[in-house]
Amino acid sequence: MRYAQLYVPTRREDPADAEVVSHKLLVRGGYMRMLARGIYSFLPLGWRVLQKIERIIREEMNRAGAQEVLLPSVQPAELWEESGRWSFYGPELLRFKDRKGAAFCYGPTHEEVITDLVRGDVRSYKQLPLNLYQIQAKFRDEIRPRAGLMRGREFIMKDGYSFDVSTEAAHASYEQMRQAYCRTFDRLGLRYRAVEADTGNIGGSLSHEFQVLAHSGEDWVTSCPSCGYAANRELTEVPSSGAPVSAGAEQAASASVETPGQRTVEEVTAFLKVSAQGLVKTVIFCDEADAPFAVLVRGDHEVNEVKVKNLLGGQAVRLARDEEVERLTGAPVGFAGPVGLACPIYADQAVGSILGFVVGGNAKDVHLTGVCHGRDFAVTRWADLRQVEEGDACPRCGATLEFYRGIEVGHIFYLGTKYSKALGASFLDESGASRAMEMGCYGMGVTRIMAAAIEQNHDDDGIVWPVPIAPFEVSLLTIGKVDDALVEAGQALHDGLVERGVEVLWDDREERPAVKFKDTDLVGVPLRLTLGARGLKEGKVEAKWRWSKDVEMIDLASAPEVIAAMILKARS
RNA sequence: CGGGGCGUGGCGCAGUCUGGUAGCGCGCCGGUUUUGGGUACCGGAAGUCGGAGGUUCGAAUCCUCUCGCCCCGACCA
Repeated sequence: MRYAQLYVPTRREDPADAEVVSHKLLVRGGYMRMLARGIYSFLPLGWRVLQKIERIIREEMNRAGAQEVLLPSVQPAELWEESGRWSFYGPELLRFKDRKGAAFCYGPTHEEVITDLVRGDVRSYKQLPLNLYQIQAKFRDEIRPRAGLMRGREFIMKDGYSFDVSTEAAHASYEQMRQAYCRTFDRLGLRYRAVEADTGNIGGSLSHEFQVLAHSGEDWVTSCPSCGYAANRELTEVPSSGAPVSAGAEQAASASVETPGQRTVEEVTAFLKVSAQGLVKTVIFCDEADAPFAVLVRGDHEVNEVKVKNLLGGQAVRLARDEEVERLTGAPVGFAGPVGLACPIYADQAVGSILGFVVGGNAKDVHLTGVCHGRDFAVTRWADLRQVEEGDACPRCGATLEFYRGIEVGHIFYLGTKYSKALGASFLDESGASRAMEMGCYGMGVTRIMAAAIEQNHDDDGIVWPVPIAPFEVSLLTIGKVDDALVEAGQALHDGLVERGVEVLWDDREERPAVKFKDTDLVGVPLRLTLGARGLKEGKVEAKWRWSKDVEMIDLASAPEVIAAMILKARS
């Protein structure tokens, strides 16, 4: 491909509306342009990268036994009413009406459509298992799209769904997909972790996220260097600290102390001259029915809301509002405590191993010291409810966990029969009994992968693409005075590489060398070939990898073979 | 939706407080020059100052309304 013929409008300056590096570089490098917030056009370079990502995904999905389909983006409301999600999904679902006034939505995900498809044609256990996927633009009217492709409203996603006869078979399908995902991200050339994850809104009970490691990631993941345990931070278990100790007769009775204006853990511990480990935080939440309850964690720990939610059977929980706290405790926020509190009290296990601690007094400017659980108040349930912290041990093997920032590029779920039951997707088993299909669903964000790859692979000069997803593998710069000899040599090298299946972008423009160097660095092509008058005289072409400082001089005569071999090696 | 910021040639910005003939850099077009890290010079094209309404002799600038974009919080591939 000749650069002069390619539509690559690069820019010198960062776009004013971009904050994150992938957004800036995708715009500057001529990969994409914004049409509306969270909605982007992909230019030739961007589309090439996306197609490369898609090809790898397709190959791995097909290899794992999944079959590609294409489902409609526009979906009738009735189907969503059947699953119960028409009212549940909220304003994120883009809804509209056709000319007859019938309600439709633009698909944010396709559980309904795929289940509807399968229920119509699959009747027998002999037709299962079935694993179908598609790659397509989704639309989610996000509250706050941001960071370019990292959270767009329209985005390209690979979504897949499996249908099985039993839980065991569904788990096998799930495992197959988990492995296919690992192979996919390996091939994409990304550093990532597959981590245990919360199942969120989609439901189900088994789930992994695939997190590309990058400093700019929004998620925290933990990973054990010793046994391989890895989880989203919000799901990372804290090792059990044993049964709660109980207060003996020697324990001094609790006492009330004046703590005027001291609300936070820092203020109270400093005021009373106790350590944060000697204080217990009482955090008031409300459940789905707006009924309040208290969560107790040690002063130096943080409550993990996901763990609290899961303790209550997965129902939505929220922090109580100030007036709700005041109504329950009879005191302003900052003085809540478990003693005499008329609501369920859930305590983190770490609270069980301390006695004689400080808590709020449920009265303005009052705290209690020397408080003991069991004696001074009853704990409704003990559980692991706190957030893991750096330095915490692996829940499986006890080694110290590592913490990383991650970008979620894939998420797989075991769904069970949630959708098959709601939509009546059933089959007849060997005994002739009708049973609901066991489902799994598997998402992968194609456009987000492109952004995440850049977040992970860039420098001050631009993008540094992993070879498997680079828009071109080689950029050939012919520099110096444009004359017949140079053009001829450039053409020969270009053609020789193309014949050998190498993707070459030949910068044949009449530009100064510096301009070409800047552009190829910005665009991020992995291997740069520089052919100038000097080299031409000596019969050499210079080769340099984008991520390296070293240059190599290659004989022009053998250059096509040598360079094709270099690229072949770099592809895997 | 709440809080903060911003809309001025294609891009990045100044001008707005204190109303008075629309400016700079980059890019673009023509020419000369230069040719290993965005070269230099000359000449040129290009803007209803986001939109609507108002105040005024006069509005990019003041007032009202409105649309769009970015950042911070509740979401997720």
